[in-house]
Amino acid sequence: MALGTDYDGQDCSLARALELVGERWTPLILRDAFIGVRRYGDFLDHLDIPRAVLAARLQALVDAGVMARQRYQDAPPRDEYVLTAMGRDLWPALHLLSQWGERHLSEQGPRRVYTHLPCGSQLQNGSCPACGAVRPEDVEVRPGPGAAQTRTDAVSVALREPHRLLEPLRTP
Amino acid sequence: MALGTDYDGQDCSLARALELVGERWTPLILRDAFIGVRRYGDFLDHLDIPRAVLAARLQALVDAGVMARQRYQDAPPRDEYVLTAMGRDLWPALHLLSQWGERHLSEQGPRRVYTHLPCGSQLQNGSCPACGAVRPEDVEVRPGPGAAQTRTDAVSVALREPHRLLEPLRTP
DNA sequence: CTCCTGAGTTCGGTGAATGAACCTACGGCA
DNA sequence: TGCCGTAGGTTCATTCACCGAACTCAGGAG
Repeated sequence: MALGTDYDGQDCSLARALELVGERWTPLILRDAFIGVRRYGDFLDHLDIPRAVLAARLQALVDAGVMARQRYQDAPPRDEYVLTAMGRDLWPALHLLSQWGERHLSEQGPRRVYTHLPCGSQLQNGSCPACGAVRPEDVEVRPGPGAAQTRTDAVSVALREPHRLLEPLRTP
Repeated sequence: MALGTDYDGQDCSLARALELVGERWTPLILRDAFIGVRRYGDFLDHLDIPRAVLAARLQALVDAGVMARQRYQDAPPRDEYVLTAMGRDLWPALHLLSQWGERHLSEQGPRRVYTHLPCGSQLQNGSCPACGAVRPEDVEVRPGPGAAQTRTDAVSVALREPHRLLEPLRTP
C-alpha cells in the first residue's frame, strides 16, 4: 500500500495478518504465487509493480515464513519464490475475496473459473459443493466469460490455457 | 498501507476487490462494522485511525455500496454506518483471513472465539462443522485465551462480554 | 449567551510508493 | 581476453498518501 505498515494498538489477529499480507501489492503477489508464478521477472511482468517494491515484499514474505526462496538452477545461480505451508494456508481467504469481487464487481460474468479436479465440480463459496474443503493443488483455473485477454506478458498468455494451481507456469 | 489506491492493468477480480476493500484501514473498519460498530466516533476510538482517513474510507465504502449511511436520530441529526448486503457478503473472506492470523500469528491461543448460535458449535475454517455456511448475524464472538484486554476504549470494553455479530454495540 | 458534543475538514510534516537509471554476477561467444 | 546479454536486484529524486493536531460547524443543554 501505501498501507503505512502496521496497526500497533490492535489486539486482533486480523490486524496481525494484515501487517503481513495486507500491504499494497502483497495479495496480488500471493495470488500470482498460487497461480504458479515463481520468478522475480515473471512477477514483475505480470504485476507492473515497481522493482524495489517487489523485492521488498518478497523479502518480507520470506522473512515471515509465508514464502521460501529456493535455488532452481546453479549455473548461473537462480532462485525462485514458492509458497510455504503457511502461505498455502492463505488460499481460502484469498480465493473468497476474489470470488466476492467476481460476484459484486464483474460486469461480464466471471473472469476465471475454478474446478475441483478430483471430482470435476466448480468451486462455490471457496469450497467444493461435493467434497467440502479443497487444497489449491487440486484446483484448476480456466479463463471465464468475463476474461479480457488484453495483457500480453508471458504469465497472462500462459493463463489463457487451463492450469493447475501451484504448478509452475511455463514461461518462455 | 499506504496502498496507493488502484491496480490499473490487472484483469483480475481480486485486484478490483482490493481497490475497494484492500486500502489501509479498510479491512479493520469492516471488521468493526461486523462486530457492531456503527458510529464515526466509535470507529475512531477503537481503531486509532486519523480522522481524515476514516472519513475518506467510510465515504468510499458508502459510494461503492458496501456500507450505507442512515439517520438514527433527528435532534441533533446523527447518522450511522451499517453494512449493506454486499458488505455482509464479505464476512467469510474477512473471517478466514482473521482465522489465518489466529493459526499462524497468535502465540497465546485464539484472541476471539466464534460460536454458531443456532447449533452452539464453534466455527472451523470459516464455517460451522455441523451446519455448513453461516450468516454473520448467527455468530457470537467471545474473548478467547489469547485476548489481551489492554485497550480501554468503549468498543473494546463492550467486547469483553459475548456479543452477537452485526448487533449494534452498546457504548456509553 | 455560552458551553459541550459529535462529526467532520484543513493543513503542514513525514514516510512509503513510483519509475527510471544504475549495478552486479554469470555465461556465451568471437 | 574482451564484449554482449540476461536475471535479479539497488539507488535515488519525485510524488502521493498517511499522519495528527488544530480548526470548523451544527445543534442541543444550561
